[in-house]
Amino acid sequence: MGRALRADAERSVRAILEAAELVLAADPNASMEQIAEAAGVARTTVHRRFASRQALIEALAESAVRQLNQAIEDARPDTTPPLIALHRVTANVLRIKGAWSYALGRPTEEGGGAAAGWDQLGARCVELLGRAKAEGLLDPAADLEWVRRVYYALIGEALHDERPDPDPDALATLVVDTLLYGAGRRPGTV
Amino acid sequence: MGRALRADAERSVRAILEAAELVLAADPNASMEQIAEAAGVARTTVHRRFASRQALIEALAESAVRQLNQAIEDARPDTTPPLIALHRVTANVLRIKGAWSYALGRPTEEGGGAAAGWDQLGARCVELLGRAKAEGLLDPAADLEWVRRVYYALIGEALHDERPDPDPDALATLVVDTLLYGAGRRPGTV
DNA sequence: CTTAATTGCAACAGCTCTGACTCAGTTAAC
DNA sequence: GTTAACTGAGTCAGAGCTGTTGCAATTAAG
Repeated sequence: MGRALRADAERSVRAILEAAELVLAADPNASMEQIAEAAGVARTTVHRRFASRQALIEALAESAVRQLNQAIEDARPDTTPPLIALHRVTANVLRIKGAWSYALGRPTEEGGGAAAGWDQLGARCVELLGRAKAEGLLDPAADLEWVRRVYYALIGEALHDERPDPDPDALATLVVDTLLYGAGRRPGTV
Repeated sequence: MGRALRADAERSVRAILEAAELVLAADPNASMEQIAEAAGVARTTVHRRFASRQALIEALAESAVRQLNQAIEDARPDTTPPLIALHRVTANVLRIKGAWSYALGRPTEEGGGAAAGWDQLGARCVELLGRAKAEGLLDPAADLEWVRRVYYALIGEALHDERPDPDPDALATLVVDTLLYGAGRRPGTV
């Protein structure tokens, strides 16, 4: 890293990242020009801050993954009963992932900082699931890696939900509920 | 449609479609040149058979959706108990979707023939799920649209599975099992 | 065998994007 | 208030992709 950016430059960077998310989510092949325009910035400025298109996208991914990890940390999943933790984490993740769906929906580059963030995230997730299994919340025979991927997929699906009632907590409940019990007839039902 | 193609021309079309799936799955921005090369054909031939890049992609999607519908029809889901039908359909769909993951993983154009295929497919799926619900396999309170999307998502996840044992039937069982019961402790368990 | 379709090759025009550079004007920082 | 960073605008060269055309050679179809 070079020295710290001046305040206005930092504002530009943030604006560009947010604009990139917005524009690229609508069209993954959008040009730097379109991104610059959406950011309210000249195209040259984008190139000044990000060496290349790829660099911009990687920075975008890294920023988003950092926020995602932060959102999970905020839920303090390690000091809470698994079921509660699952709900909280899910709600937080839904919030972040809704805002950065493009950045978080891309396969990340091998060596980048984003990849490390994903690894950390995956580890935390599996740890939480492991605790859930240990406390009898999950089937003792469950394959945690599979459960984790199903969990991710459910979150992704929940984001595409288009109900009139976009209550994040309700969505989180739906996700966790589906993850735990599926769509089959519930134990308590006649 | 114009008149029927000559035999060699038809072979070309098929080769191009298969090559397009292969190449575009690896890189959605691959050029027509790369597709032509993979198909063992000159670039001009590709343009002769498909007016534009977009036309090629739409044709690809339509072809894949047609195959997918065929695969479902082969499972005769309407004349079989829902649970069996679910397994069979899942296994068939996994087979097709594995071979055409790019073509089937794209948002389809509004008016195209692929869109109609998707609608038909969705309708069949909901019908099958409805029968499953009626026979007590699903929670009576289940939102079939949500279940359908979860089902799609699970199939997509199962395709990314990288176990040493890629037995399609086992994968289908995993999908259906997860859809019905989730990852939580099973009713029969202590 | 005769005909018409099909193909490969080569070349061309047109377009869009990228990334770099300069320079004058603006703005934060100290 | 002085300085250094930052920005917008304009320009430029280079590259890649698309879609088209003409022509000669090959190949399926009747």
